[in-house]
Order: sequence, then C-alpha cells, then structure tokens
Amino acid sequence: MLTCQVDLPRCGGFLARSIAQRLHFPMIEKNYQPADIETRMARLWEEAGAFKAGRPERRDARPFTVVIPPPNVTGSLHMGHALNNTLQDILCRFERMRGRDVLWQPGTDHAGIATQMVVERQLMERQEPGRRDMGRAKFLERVWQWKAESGGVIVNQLKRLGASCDWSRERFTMDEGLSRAVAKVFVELHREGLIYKDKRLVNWDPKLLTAISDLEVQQIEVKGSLWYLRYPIEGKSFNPDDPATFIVVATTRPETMLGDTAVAVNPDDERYADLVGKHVILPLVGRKIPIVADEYSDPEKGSGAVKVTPAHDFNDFEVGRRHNLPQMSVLDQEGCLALVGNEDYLRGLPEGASQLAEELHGIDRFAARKLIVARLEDFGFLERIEPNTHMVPHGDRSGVVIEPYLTDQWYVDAHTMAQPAIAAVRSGATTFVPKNWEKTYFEWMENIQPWCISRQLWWGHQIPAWYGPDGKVFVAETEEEAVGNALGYYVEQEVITPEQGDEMARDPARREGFITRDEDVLDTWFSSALWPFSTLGWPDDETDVKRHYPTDVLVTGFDIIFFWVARMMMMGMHFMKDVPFPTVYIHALVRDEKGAKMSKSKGNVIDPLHLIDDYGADALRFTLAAMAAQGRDIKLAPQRVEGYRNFATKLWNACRFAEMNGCALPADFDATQATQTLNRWIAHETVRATREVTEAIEAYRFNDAAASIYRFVWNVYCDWYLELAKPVLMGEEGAAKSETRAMVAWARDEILKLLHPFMPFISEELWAVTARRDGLLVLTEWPRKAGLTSDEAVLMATTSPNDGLLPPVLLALDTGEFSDPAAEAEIGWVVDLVTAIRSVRAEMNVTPATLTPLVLAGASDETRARAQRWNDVIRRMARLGDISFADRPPEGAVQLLVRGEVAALPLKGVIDLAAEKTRLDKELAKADADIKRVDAKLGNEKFVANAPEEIVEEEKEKREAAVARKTKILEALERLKNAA
RNA sequence: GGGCGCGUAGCUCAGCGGGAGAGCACCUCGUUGACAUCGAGGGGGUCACAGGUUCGAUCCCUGUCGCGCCCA
Repeated sequence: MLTCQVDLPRCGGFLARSIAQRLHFPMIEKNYQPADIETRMARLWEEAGAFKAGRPERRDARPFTVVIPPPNVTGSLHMGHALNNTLQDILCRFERMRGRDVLWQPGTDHAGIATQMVVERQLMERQEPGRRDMGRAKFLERVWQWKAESGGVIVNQLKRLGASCDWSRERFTMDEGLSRAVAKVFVELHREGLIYKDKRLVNWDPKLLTAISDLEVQQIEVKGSLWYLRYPIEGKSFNPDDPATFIVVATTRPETMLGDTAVAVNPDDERYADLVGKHVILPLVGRKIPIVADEYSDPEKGSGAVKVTPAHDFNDFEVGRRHNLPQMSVLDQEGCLALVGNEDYLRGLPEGASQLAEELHGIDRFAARKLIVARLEDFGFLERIEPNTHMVPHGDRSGVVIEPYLTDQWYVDAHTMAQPAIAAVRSGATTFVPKNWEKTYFEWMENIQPWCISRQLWWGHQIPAWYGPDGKVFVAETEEEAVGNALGYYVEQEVITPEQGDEMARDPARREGFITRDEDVLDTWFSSALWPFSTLGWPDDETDVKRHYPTDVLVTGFDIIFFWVARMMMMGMHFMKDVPFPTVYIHALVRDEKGAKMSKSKGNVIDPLHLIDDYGADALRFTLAAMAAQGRDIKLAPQRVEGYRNFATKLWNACRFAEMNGCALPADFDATQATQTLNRWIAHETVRATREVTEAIEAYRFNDAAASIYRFVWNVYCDWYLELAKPVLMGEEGAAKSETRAMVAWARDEILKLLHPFMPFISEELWAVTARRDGLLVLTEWPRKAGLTSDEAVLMATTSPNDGLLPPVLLALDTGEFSDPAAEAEIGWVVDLVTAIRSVRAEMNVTPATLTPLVLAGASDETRARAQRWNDVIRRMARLGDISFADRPPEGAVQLLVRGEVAALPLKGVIDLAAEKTRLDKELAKADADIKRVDAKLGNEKFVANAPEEIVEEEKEKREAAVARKTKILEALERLKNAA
C-alpha cells in the first residue's frame, strides 16, 4: 500500500519518480503513446493466458460463449470486422470481469471461391501452370501451402484490435474435426431425405464455371434493350408487312431464341385468343413450336407475347414444366453457343439448319446476340428495338452475368429445415436485437428456396458421395464405408464377383473407373452453418458442446442474416435440438463519412489499421462503440477517432495528476463511508456511472455505455472533481487530505474498470502503472451495482441461464445507499455558482487577470456555510478576489441568480451598464416567457385534470421558480437604474 | 411491385409523449499548480412537410416529398 508521507508535487518529478521506483511500479510516462502500450499489453495478456476459457479458478463459473463470425482466410481487417469484433470484445471483456468463464471462439473460414481465386491469380502472375494443368491434388497442395504462409494475416490484425478470443482454440472450417462434422451432417441429412440431387436450373457462373446459390447472385440494374421479334405463324406465308402472318414476341435475350420451345400469351389476352394452340415457326431455326396460354405472360409488358426458353430462364422453366415443353440448352458452361453435336437442338430440324449451327457454334453469348439480331433483321424478323432498363443477375464474386443453366446439383431441402428455425424465433427462443430484423428473417425463411450446395470447385469439402458404374450413388462419411457399401451392392447384383470386390476394396487403383467420387465441393456456408457446434468439438467430443452450447449471443451484420444466421439456426435446431444462441445482435454497416458503402472500386475505404496506427486501437474501438447506435448505419469520420484519442490522453493526464498528488488506495478503503462532501459526491457519481454503463452493455446499447463513461471521466471526474479537490490535495496534511487522496484513486480505479471493455490497452497500462496490483485488469472484478451483495454476485456468475435461479432484482438495482442528495446539492451549488460567474465574466469581457470580488446578497445560513467551505475553490475557479456577504447587492453590480439567491459581482467601472441592462432584459423576457407558457398549461383545465399529478406538480414548481427569478431580475434592474 | 429504415445545429449523430442534446467545426478569451492531444465562454435548430390522436407531439398514427438498403 502506498501512503505518501512526502508532498510529491512540491518535491518535483524527480523525487516522485524515485519513490515510485522504490515501490516497484513504474511512473506514468509524460506522454500517451498508444502503439507502445498496445504491443506490451497484448504480450502481457498472452503470457497470462488471460483469454483462455476454462481457467481453473473459473471451473464452477457460469460460462459465457460467443463464436466469432469466421473471417475469410483470405481476408484482411476492414471496418466491418473492426466494428463486429469490437462489439464482441466489449461483451466478452465485460462478462469476463463479471466472473463468467468466457469462451470467445475464434477461427477462419476457408472461403471456397475467394481462396481458389487468390491462388489461381497467384499462379497466373508467376506464370505457372493453371489449376487444370496442375491437377486437383497438386492444386490443393498449393492452396494449403498458401494458407500456411499468408492465411493468418487477419488473425494478427484482430489481435491488434485487442480481440480477447481464446486463440489457443482457433479453428478452421477445413480442419479435420470440422470436416468430420461436415461429412456427418451431409450423410445424415441425405439419409433423412433433406439433401438430394436434382436436375434443374441453377445460377451458373460462366467465368468461375460453377453453380452458385441464389444468395450469391446480385441483381444489378442494367440499361439494355427489348427486342421485338416476329415469329411467323405456321401455315401462313410470312410477310413482314402483314401482321396477320406472325406474332410479335418481346425479349431481353434474343440470343437464347435458338432454344425456344414455345411462345406464351396470357389466357385473358383477347388479341391472341385464337392463336392459342396453333404453332409458330422459330425464325432462322425453322423449328415448329406451340403457342401456349400461360398466366406468366403479362399483357401490359412488351407485346404481350413472350418466347419461352425453359433451359435458360427461371420463369420459362416453370412455364415449360406447366406445359410439358422440352428443355433445350443452347449454351455451354462458358456461355458460348453449343449447337454442333447438340442432339436436343438438332433433333427434328429441317435440312440446312445444321449450317446455321456450324456458323454460330462456339460464339460467346454477347457476340451471338449481335449476330442473331443482325440476321433476324436481314430476314425481316426484327420489328423494333426499345431501350429497356432491367435487373440482370450477376455473380457476387466474378461480377459476370449469371446464366440460368440446366445441371445436376445437390440441394438442401431448406423449406423443411426452416420450419423449426422459424418456430424458434416465433417462440422467442432466439430474439434479434434490434427486433425489427426478425421480420427480415421471417420474410426470407418463409419463402425459402431449395439451397444449392454443390460447387464445381476444388477448394472446399468434397462431397461425400461415390458413384458406381451405373451412376448409383453411395453416400457415406468415409471412403472406406462408401466403397464397402458400393462393392457389397454390386457383388449382390452380380455385376462383379466377390473376389473382384475384395480386390477393389483392398486396392484403390483396382477400383478406379469403377467407383468414383463426386468431384464437387460444398458451398462454403455449409460448413459455416455448423460453426456454433463444430468448433466445440462435435461430433468427436461433446464435453464442450455440453458446456458451451447454446452460445450466449451472436454478433453480426445484417448482410449475412440469410447466408449465415438463418442456416446456423436450421442446422442447430436439427442437430443440437436447440437454438445456437438466444440472442442475435445485428449491428450496422460501416460507411464512409458521406454515407457511401466502402468499396475498393470507389476508393473510399478507410483502413482500420491506418486508424490504429494514427490514433491507437483504443480510440478506434471507442469510436465504433460510441457510434454503434441500434438501427442506423455508421458514417465514419476519422475526426471522431481523433477526438476519442484525445479522450484517452485526457484520462492519461488525469492519472498522472493523481500520481503526482500521491493518491493511492488504502486496502480497507470504503467509498461509501467517506466523510467529505466532495468525496461523497464523487462516490455517488461513480456509482451512477457504473449503473449506467452496466445497464447499457447489458442492453447492447454500446453507444449509451460509451457516452456514459466518456461524460463521467471528462465532464465529472476531470472537470469538477479533480478541480474541486485541488485545494485539499495542495493543502495541509490531515484526514480530509488522506480521504481525498484515497477517493481520487478509488474513482480512478473504478473508471479503469468501466473503461476496460472499450479501451482495453490504455486501461490495462494505467492499471499497471498507478499502483501495485494483485492481477491484471482484464481479470479484475467488474464494479458491482450498489446493493448487490457478494452472494448475489457469485450467484450471477455461476447460475446458468436456464435454471431460473437468477432473481430479476439483480437486473435492476438503483444506487441505493450510495445516493447522497445532500452532497449533490452542495457540489451542485458550487458548480452552478462557478459556471454562472465564468459565463458573465466572459460575456462582460473581464480578463482572466482581473480578480473580481463576489458579494453574496441575503444569503441563507446554508449558503454562507457553503461559501466558506468552498472559498478557495470558488475563488480559484471563478477568478475571484474575495467573497463577502451583504444584505443587498451593491449598486452597479452584475447580479446572478444561483439556485434562487443573488450572487453579485461589483464591477462598477469595469462593466458597461447599458450592456448589463440588455443582459437583464433578455433574462427577464425569458422568465416572462416561461411563466406565460406554464400559466397556459396550468390554466388549461383538461391539463390539470388529465396529466399525471407529478407532471402538474412539476409545472407548478417551475412557475414558482420562474416568478422568483423574475422578482430578482426586476430588483436587479431597479438597482441598475439607481447606479446610473 | 413487396419489405425495412432514415430525414433533429454547418457536419456526423444521440434522444423519442411533458421546458431541444453530444462530438467535431466555427467565434471570443486564456503560458491559472495533470492535460494546448488542453481550459473557459459563446453563437447556431418552426426536430422534412401536411393532417390526425392527445390536456400536451421532435417523439404515436395517416399521408406527401426526399434519401438509403433488402427482396422480386
């Protein structure tokens, strides 16, 4: 314990420093240097294993579990990560200090497409053989190699941000355990019929050559055209000038006309009523196709007739199904016309059609569009072209136009799996914060489509399905099992002999070409969906699943509610029979200061690492927390970060001040037992701040929590408490001084605790250098709300959320015995008096060097006593000469109203009497306006009758105060007149 | 077309049934014993618009206008 017998400031820095050194803790450096602190504190936490879950002393504590939204292994920290992880870290550090056994589960996502693209690009840049030339095995080796070398960048960046994850438990979606979870889930869902293979239209990416899910498609508005084509009616001699010989169809995709298998008109469209059931001859191709009636065709749009191309359009696919139309692909994987050798296309075509096929074969879809339109025009089939702005699907990764494409893919029956997930949110088992996101969730879940989970990529979890020579599929968790099943089956079917079966089972080379594995991999989000339990060891070891599932809260952005949250809900409900988290906190998107989404192409990306370099991780974190109000996007201006860096500096200097004044906390100090009014006041304010910060974090109101601690530190502790304490700290030794020193240190320590979740680095550093400590701040107990007994605190830390032992009273306690209205009244008076004097001095242009006297006129005994007690402080802070008392204010003095009494500054000769009259007139007008407004209310019978009693009481008090004020102002004006 | 959200001080944003707030910017003053990364003071808003509910509306409801996002 440090009790300084020496008056440190008078001895100067040197002595203070040497005393501190003898007491074995370092002095606070003169300047706040975030970079230096961050490195050292990070190391300290690491060495102490501070973030480890399952610390022995917390074995019996209630766990608090959060799984990180795994960043892409290719990623680097952007503002969204910074926000997301800051908020999670605030919660984790907060609960850790509250005694919980915190597991913040970190890890990264293999990010199938993104990672494969990165490595492919690298191969290209190095002019090495491409993926296909290299072969699957070798390519995958390269990806793993890349992952080992540069895959961990983002993890280190998260550490720089201060993320208190249990890094010893870092997982990767493709590590062995998680891969086993993926296989098991696939096999079980397949067995239950919830995963199946189907041939239907998918969103095909012609650049990446893979199917993608609906969610990976972005609809982008494109200025295109609407082409009006004339399709000749069968049996009539086509004449471009005779509308009776053709039907006009409007299309945005003329190049797919080669694959048309019908023309559709609306059944209610009278214009075409007599054509339904007849046929048209497809221009250029010569194929005879029917005219069908279908609701899909909108009479208002285009010509009212549409061509139907079931293999290249999602709507047409449905129309085709309803009318039993053939599905005819005319494009290949890369979006080029595929006509030569295309049996579906060539079947039944007239002589000469193959010539067209040869001419157009292999041409890219967009070039083909031009060619086909030109050719249609040549023959009079093109009626006109209209400009047309419409939505065109684009791949979110490749950026190219997506092609609806007919292929075999694996699907999850999302509709069935969504039902329990919907019910869980309906019942409140999981709630969204803010609540309005539930609507978005329901909207999507209730209209969910089959989820295409297969990808024609190499990097990812290869689908655990094997095919026999007849295409029969064998799904199993391991190759051994699948092959066993397959060989058994074919032996039984007498396709092979038992001896052949044995050989194939023993030697993979022998079964090559007989049994082959599905080449495709799973959608990255398939493994992400298992994250809340796969990272806990499922299915191999359920110990941690039992302790940590369901997790406590998920913190994420709204942009991945569909991608991730919804799918975790489905998988969690299915495999764990419970929600993955009772609360989903959805935070905003971080935008640039103009509100634009940050993107590389716009060049408006603010790099969080640069902000950390410039202002420190603490300042960035505090900024993000302070701006994370629910329900609004964050427009980030770097200036805000600078402001919060200044806040850190302010705190730094306040701690230096405390140190220079020998402020230290005696071991047995009890803040509630303070005797000095000022000290009782700051204890009261500290408890209030504690309550505000605690309740705000509990309610996920990060901005309120940040605002509370900011205001308390700067506008209460620094601006008033330390200033008011100065005369005591500079004065004679004694009980008052000792208590004040202790209280300065106590409040400082409470501040460091409250601030820690937001600014972990500087708070930990200051914790270390301001006193000898038993342990790190990160593991120090959070200040309890007043009235919370230690038994209750223990209960809170050890009770599990579902056992109903947590009494509601713990969640809403007031300041209880810490409240001290008397202290508030006295310090409030000092604050008001000083503020009023400062204000009028500035207004009257009194230079700071001028020490004016103060006369308290007609002061009550209480005011006289207060003025004497606070004489030094008031004089120093308000730049006064001396303070005296009188029955009436002296003539020609400026008269201020402070809590109903007159404080006069005799400034005769210093001030401009006319200006003072103007000032008083203004105040008089204000008082009159107040009285008038209140009178209007109180004069309203309905108000008095209907308004709550306390509101009416309040209004009456306001009126009395305003009237009293007015009286004093009138008196002041009167005296002013006499002085003139 | 459907859904969600937002229009509050010059800027970025809190507040959300009972007298308009913060930070930054701006203006004035300041080498006061932690801090100029600071201190003191100040100016600045018919809370988008129009109706309605209410004793009372920036706040609740309806509509209009403007902006953003998501889904078709």
